[in-house]
Parts: sequence; structure tokens; C-alpha cells
Amino acid sequence: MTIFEELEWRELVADCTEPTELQKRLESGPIVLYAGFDPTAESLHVGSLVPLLALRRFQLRGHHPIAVAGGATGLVGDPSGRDAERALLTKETLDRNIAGIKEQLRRLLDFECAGNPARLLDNADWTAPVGFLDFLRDIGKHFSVNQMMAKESVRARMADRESGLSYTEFSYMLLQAFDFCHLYQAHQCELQIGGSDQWGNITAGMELTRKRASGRVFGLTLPLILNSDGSKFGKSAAGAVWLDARKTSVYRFYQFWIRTNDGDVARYLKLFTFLGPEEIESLSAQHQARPEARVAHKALAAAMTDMIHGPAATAEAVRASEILFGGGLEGIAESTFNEIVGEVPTREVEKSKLEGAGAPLAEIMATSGLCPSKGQARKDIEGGGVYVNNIRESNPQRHLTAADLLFGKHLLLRKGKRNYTVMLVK
RNA sequence: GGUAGGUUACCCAAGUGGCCAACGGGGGCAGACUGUAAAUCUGCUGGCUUACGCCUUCGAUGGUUCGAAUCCAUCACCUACCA
Repeated sequence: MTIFEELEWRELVADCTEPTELQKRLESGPIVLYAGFDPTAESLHVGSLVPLLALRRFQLRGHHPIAVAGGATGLVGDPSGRDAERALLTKETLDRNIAGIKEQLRRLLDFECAGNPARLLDNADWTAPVGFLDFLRDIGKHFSVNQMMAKESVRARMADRESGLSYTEFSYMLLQAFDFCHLYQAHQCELQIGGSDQWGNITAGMELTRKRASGRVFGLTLPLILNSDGSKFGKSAAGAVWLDARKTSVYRFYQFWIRTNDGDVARYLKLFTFLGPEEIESLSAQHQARPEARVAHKALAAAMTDMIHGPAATAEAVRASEILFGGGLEGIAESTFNEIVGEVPTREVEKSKLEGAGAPLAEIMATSGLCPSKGQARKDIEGGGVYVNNIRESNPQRHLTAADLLFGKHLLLRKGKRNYTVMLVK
């Protein structure tokens, strides 16, 4: 299977310029390719994994990947796929975001391997030194406003009278086009990959490269991942699922994948893991035979957590999940329980609160963060959605005392099926 | 600069003097059924309160009124048309 066939099999090709020519080029020898990552937050999220892993897939086949951090483009803001003007990021925020993202890119690509190590570049390096007048003359001259207006990202915003489009964002595609052209000239980069919303930016870059450097380059876009029910992939109740363990704990990250819809598991194994056709076939078959065992879900969650957080952290997340979803807590050993402390969100509570008559369960639920307010906590308790040490507690008058503590210092609070918090008494 | 329209809860959106903490939809949370799935059905969805009830909220500020999301004035922001 060639790299292109692999991408097609994984359903990773949304669109591609001159597919036949590109395939020929890919088979004729290693190619330099790049993908850009916008520093809109200090961490990448699971959605950004698609292009990033695509770079890695190319690297594994001997090609030369370049990850570009958008130090320059991030200052301007990409209008693609956005229905409203972005707030400009401050330079300080941007610096912090870029630093965070660079670190994550470093972990997922191989920068050390012999032959085709990955490279990490920042487009501010070649964009910042260019003066405005030079940019207008050298780059702007190659662009037709008529064509720019026809691009989907621009047209959508022009059509939407409510939001409009600032000159700043309108210019974004020139910056990204300049990147491609620069990378072609400086690093012989012949292919840009990106999300399907990047199509307009990519083709703009191809055109500029052709006009300005007489270079023939290719573009390939990856699909926007949607859940089978049409909702956006990568959003959980708490918001985006981040790669940074400080923003999304390892346990939550693992749980995110575990809870994948049945209809999506096989597809996600192809999209996000490095498992081959045989392994994925086998997992799918096992899932079909015994869906309740969720073998494929576990394989997906373990593979992803391992990829992002490493094997040791994965083992802990798996273990914590087994304990919490494995049944009751009766007879559980303290050492076993301790494995979930810290893995699951953990909060502290004053020991004095639980003395005497104790503290109202509703209040503890609110301070645990599981319920947004005491009133809501009371409603949740009455509705049967609250569990203390994994036993349902439906009396809103319930008070918690020292007698409820596990091992003299812990409370395991749960709301709904899968939201846990450990309270640590101190 | 002129004219017209708009700003309501997480989002969309109804409400044009008291029956408004504010219709409806979406989203979210919870329950039932299950398999930590999907679909379906049910409840909840400003805060405090066991409850009666109290408090804060309809762009901002001030005013009219027994009473304002609703009327008036000023200001801010958004949109369209004109210049």
C-alpha cells in the first residue's frame, strides 16, 4: 500500500490537487511537505491531531515533514471556517501559545531520526522582517482581489451581513500563501496538507509559488471530523479535549476516547491510530460480535492515551477506569483506591466540616465542582443522579459525616454515570 | 455625518405597563432502558431557601409610574441604506 493508498484507506483524503500527478511524485522519492498549526490556544486539541498525525504518517514512509507554528499568521487570524471576526491575540498570549504548541509538536514527530528528521519552523521568522510596502509589491501584486473574493472563506463572510470581514482577516490568505512559497524556495517543500477548511489558503499558496517561483506544488486536504450524529468531534461537556494534561487530565483524555460512539470506533481507529488494516479489521469484528465488551473502544483509548501521554500514564488511567466502572467499592483495598486519587479530579475539604452533624451533601457536591450550585445539587440528588462512594443517595437532606469517609480521609462523589470527584479531607 | 432597524438567559428567539425568572426551539445536565454506545421516553436548566418566599437579571445610565424587559431621555455597540 502506498502512502496515498493508505491515506485513502484511512479516509484521510478530503480533496487533492492533481491526484494522479501527486501519486506519481510521491512514488518517485521522498518529498518535503508541511502543515501549519495556528497558535489559538496554548495547547493543541484532539482535532489538530488529524493533520499532525498525517505528517507523522508521511514521515514513517520516508518523507520530510515540516510543522509550521503560525507566529505570523496567528497575529492576523484565519477567517476560514469562522462565521465571525476573531478577537486579535496579544503578542504575549501568542508567544505563550506557540511555546506550548511547539512542545507538543516535538513529542509527536521524530526530530532525531536519521535520514528524514522532522523540522519545526515559525513563519514569523520569514514574515516579520518583510516590510509592508515590500509585501504589497512582491506578494500582493500576484493576487487578484476578484479571485480572493470568490474563495469560500471570504464569500461566506461577505454574504453574512451580520459579521462582515475585516481587511486584516481578508489578507490572511496572502500570509499563508507566502509561507508555502517561502518553504518551496528555502526547503523545496512541494506539498501542503491541512484541514478541509484550508483548501482556499492552500490553493492560494500553490498559485503564488507557481507565479513567483515557477514551482509546481501540490495541496491535499484532510476531512473535518464529525461524529456520526453530525456533532463536532473533539468537544466534550467540559469543552475541547486538549493534549496538555494540565488542561485535560490523562484520565479524562482516556475517557473521552472510551466514550466514542459505536458507529465511529472503526473510523477513528483508522483516522487516529497507526494500527494497520488487519488489526483494525480484527477489532471491528470483535466489536461486532460483542459490542458490550467494547474491545475496540479500549484499544482506541489506550492507543491514543499512549501516544499522547505515554505508557505509564495510560496504565494509570486504565486502572482508574477499571476501578470506577468495574462495580461496587465493597472490599476495595486502600492501595487500590489510592490509584484513582489524583487521577480523577480531586478536591480538598476541611475536616471540621464533617464533624458532628456533618455537612449537607448538596453543599459538598457544589464545592466538589460536580454541581454548579447548591440548588442544582439538590435537584440532582432528588433526581437520583448523585452517588456517595458509588451508592445512590436520593435524600436531599442527607448530611455527610466522618462516618462516610473511606479509609478515614476520602469521599468518592459521583454525578450521573461517569462524573467522579474524590474529596480529600484534611 | 444623515436615515432606518437592532441589542432578552449558553445559542437562536418570543414577549411592547402588572398573570415575567421571562413562551418556544437548540444545546447541556440528570433519570428510565442499556454496554460508560446509539435511538427513544421523562424531568431539570439565574442565585439563595426544607418550604412560604426572598434576591439578581432582558446593552448601560438616569427618569415616568403604585408597578418597567415593555414608556421617555442620554450614552455605547451592531447592521443596512444614503453621503
